[in-house]
Amino acid sequence: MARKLDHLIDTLQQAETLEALQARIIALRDFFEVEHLVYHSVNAAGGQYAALTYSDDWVQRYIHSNYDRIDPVVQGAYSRFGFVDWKTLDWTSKSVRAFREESAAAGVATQGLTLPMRGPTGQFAIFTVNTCTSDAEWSRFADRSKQDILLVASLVNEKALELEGAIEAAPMQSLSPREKDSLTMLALGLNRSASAEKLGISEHTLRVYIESARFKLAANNTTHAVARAVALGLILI
Amino acid sequence: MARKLDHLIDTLQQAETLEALQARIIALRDFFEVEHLVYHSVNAAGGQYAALTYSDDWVQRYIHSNYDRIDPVVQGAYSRFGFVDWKTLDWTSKSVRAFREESAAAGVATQGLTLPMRGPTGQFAIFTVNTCTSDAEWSRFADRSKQDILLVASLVNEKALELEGAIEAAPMQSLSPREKDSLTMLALGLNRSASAEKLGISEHTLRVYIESARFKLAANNTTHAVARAVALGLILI
DNA sequence: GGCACCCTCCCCATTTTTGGGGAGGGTGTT
DNA sequence: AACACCCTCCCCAAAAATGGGGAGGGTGCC
Repeated sequence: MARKLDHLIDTLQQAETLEALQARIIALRDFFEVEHLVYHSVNAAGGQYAALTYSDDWVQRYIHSNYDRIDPVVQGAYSRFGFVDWKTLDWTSKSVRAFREESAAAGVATQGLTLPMRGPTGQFAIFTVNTCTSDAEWSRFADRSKQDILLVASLVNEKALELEGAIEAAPMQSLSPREKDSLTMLALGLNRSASAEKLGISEHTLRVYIESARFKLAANNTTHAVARAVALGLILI
Repeated sequence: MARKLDHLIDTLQQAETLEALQARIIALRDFFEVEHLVYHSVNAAGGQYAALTYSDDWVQRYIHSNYDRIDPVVQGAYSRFGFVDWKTLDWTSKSVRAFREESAAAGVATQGLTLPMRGPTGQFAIFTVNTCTSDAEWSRFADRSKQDILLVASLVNEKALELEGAIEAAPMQSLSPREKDSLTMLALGLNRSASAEKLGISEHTLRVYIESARFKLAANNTTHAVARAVALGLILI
């Protein structure tokens, strides 16, 4: 068993194309003996990549209908640390129930475990294991497999980012300390005069920082700049 | 060997206090047979927690001098995916060389492997293994131990966040769809009139959404509301 | 020593945002 | 059916942000 996984990991690390990665995902699904395996990554620029075993039809409908906006798995994984068991998510609202029914009809099973992963500049990915066993069996499976899933998910993420060239492409517009300070004050809800006072500089000076930060972040206005800085993890609030 | 690690992981998961976590870090350092092990976490509120084996003196000096601003390990880990070998970092600049000399004097070894980990709302943590072996030996160690380090780092991070209460602290106000839409448009850099046009509603109506979102988020102004919504993961940009 | 980048300060007119009010119809839950 | 919440529209005056300009001193890197 452990041998088999090691071998799969080896072949995973040797993948040279995104297509090959897709094939590895299928092999891994078979190894874990589950219904579906999903890797889905969104980078800072909004580009997406997925390697998964759902039907093409469902994927198309999902994208087309912007289901990521209501999918509790995505919402939950996005706002949590570590593994998310689908059981712990809120499936009660009407639109979510409709979504779940539609996904079930498309072959998505009921038991799921999703691991969120994050990179610099807002890169975000999830790795999901999906199956249809009983609660008791699922619980045993989850306990037993979390370590393996963590390992596999990390390797898939690393490989996908490598193949996407995302690792090299980390120019990371860096803001100067004062620019960060200024955006942070604004992000905390202070207006310009209060921010300037708190930083001990004139409001005019503050504006220079905001302007240069706005320029670096290619933002249209202050709110845009703050939103980007927060999303990119450049400032913490 | 594997047995020993499993046992350490068990005791790690049973830790009930941050002090106990510190003790586990020391035990793990001994297990890995390295000089130092460092876990350092910064949460969204700017609060910090560390469990590490560096000398108190060095930690104090590090904090007091804001060395995180020049430490290439922190900077490198912050802007990369996955493991960072200290060899691959840039140690050439003047201030960095001075920093490295000072750290070496404080007992920090030369070989290092650092794993960045990220959570929602900008939470960021690093887990570092530090030792002083030869390049060849270090390379073997790194290859052999990466999987274990990944596992341990994830568990330490999870435990630290649990003990800090960061996981519970997800009160997560819910915004109505239109409120989210409105904030999203603003976060994307559109002004009110453009946002309203894009959403197909009047600017007045848009304002109502922004106001109610602002109220729900306890935000002082629009920028604050957008920053909070992004940081809380309520809107994706 | 020169270059790049950061920090700090200032002005003006125009555009945008904000605060706080009111009002009607729709939908989902209990 | 009642209640809560959501969606939509509108007015006005005051406050804040924006666009784009210029200028000097400091620090670190090649």
